Amino acid sequence: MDAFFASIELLRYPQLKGLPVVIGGGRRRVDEALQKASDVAQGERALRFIPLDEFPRLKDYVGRGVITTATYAARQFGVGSAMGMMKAAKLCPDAIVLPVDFDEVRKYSRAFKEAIREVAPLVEDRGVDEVYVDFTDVPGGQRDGGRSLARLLQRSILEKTGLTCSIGVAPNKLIAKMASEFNKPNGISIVQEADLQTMIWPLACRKINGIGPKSDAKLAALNIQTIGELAAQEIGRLIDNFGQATGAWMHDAAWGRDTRPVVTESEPVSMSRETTFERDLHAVRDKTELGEVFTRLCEKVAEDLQRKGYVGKTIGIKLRYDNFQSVTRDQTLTHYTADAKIIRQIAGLALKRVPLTQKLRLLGVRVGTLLKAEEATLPASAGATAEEPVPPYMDQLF
DNA sequence: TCTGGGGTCCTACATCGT
DNA sequence: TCTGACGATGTAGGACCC
Repeated sequence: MDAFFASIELLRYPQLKGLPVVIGGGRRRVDEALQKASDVAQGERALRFIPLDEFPRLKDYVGRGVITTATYAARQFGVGSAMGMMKAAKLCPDAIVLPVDFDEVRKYSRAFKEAIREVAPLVEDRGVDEVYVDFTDVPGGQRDGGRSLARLLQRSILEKTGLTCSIGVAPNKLIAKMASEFNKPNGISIVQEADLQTMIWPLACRKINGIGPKSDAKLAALNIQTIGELAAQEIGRLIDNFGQATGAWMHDAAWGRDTRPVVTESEPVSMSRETTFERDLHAVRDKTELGEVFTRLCEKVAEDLQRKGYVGKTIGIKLRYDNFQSVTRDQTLTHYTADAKIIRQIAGLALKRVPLTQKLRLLGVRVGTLLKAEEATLPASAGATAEEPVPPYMDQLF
């Protein structure tokens, strides 16, 4: 074996260890509940000022939202990430609800990744709390099956952030990710090629990164429950049921085959903003409110693009009806833009192509086909406003 | 009282030019 | 001139991930 990869998962908020705490829900809603108890501060920073028992309990939480994360003490009750607040409240009514402070999370995330890069520079970003690391050329990376380097990383992360993490070391990213789940929250797991049958095959197919609830249900219907059972399938049967690419990929995954490299740099493909309303809105009866939200979303996307130095030319909208059905509409321009007014204008046209008789619970705006701003030639009308005459390329749309 | 927000990637299908 | 194959591109939807 010549390469080692590690998947590292951060344990958030270890200072809450032992207490049933969930983090999530609507930021505003938690803050509102918090304001009733104290007007000192908002967000996670409030932890420093406000006693924990003054935060709302799950049973007192009213409204929409899902849980971002939960402490292990809360997970004992069956509460977990992505669970609706209402359902969680039934399982653990006395859990403390804290708001998410994304700025704080990003700060820790950066520190966590910097701590790793100082030791092992080839790092692939997989979100705020996960990375893949290529151990191959790190001095001592192969020692003790990778365990020495993993320990070093854990120590360094703890020193720089006060956070613990779990690490999986394996010959590729696929297995490393699974391995990192073995020994949570602060463990190290080494899985080698020879361990496939004993450590990986007994696991449920769902443990494969890329097999979600839909594929899992479909596999179950084919009487395939474990990764070992998946590996035993004729590849043709998987291709028949899941299509060429997915079928072949599943077969490879079950056999622990994964040749994807650790990718240290990537460009964003799209940027979007979306929001779920406090209550479902009707296109006609709530026209004003909807229009304001829509414009704000466009402005935010434009801000994001400008701040990060990108322009895009595919403008899209997404909406979710009260029955949770979603629809999207896209429109591609001939020129790139990052202008809020133009985005609003094109997104408005896209919105007109969608039936609006049913109530809406979510509205989103997306800009795709991105390009670095300095690489794009902007049209003369780049600064045009919605009130101004239609830009020249608009006549291509209708 | 279900089900966030920000992304990526894949698939299917329509359209268009060659 | 008509027809079909094929690739490129755009669009819509859906699965999945953190």
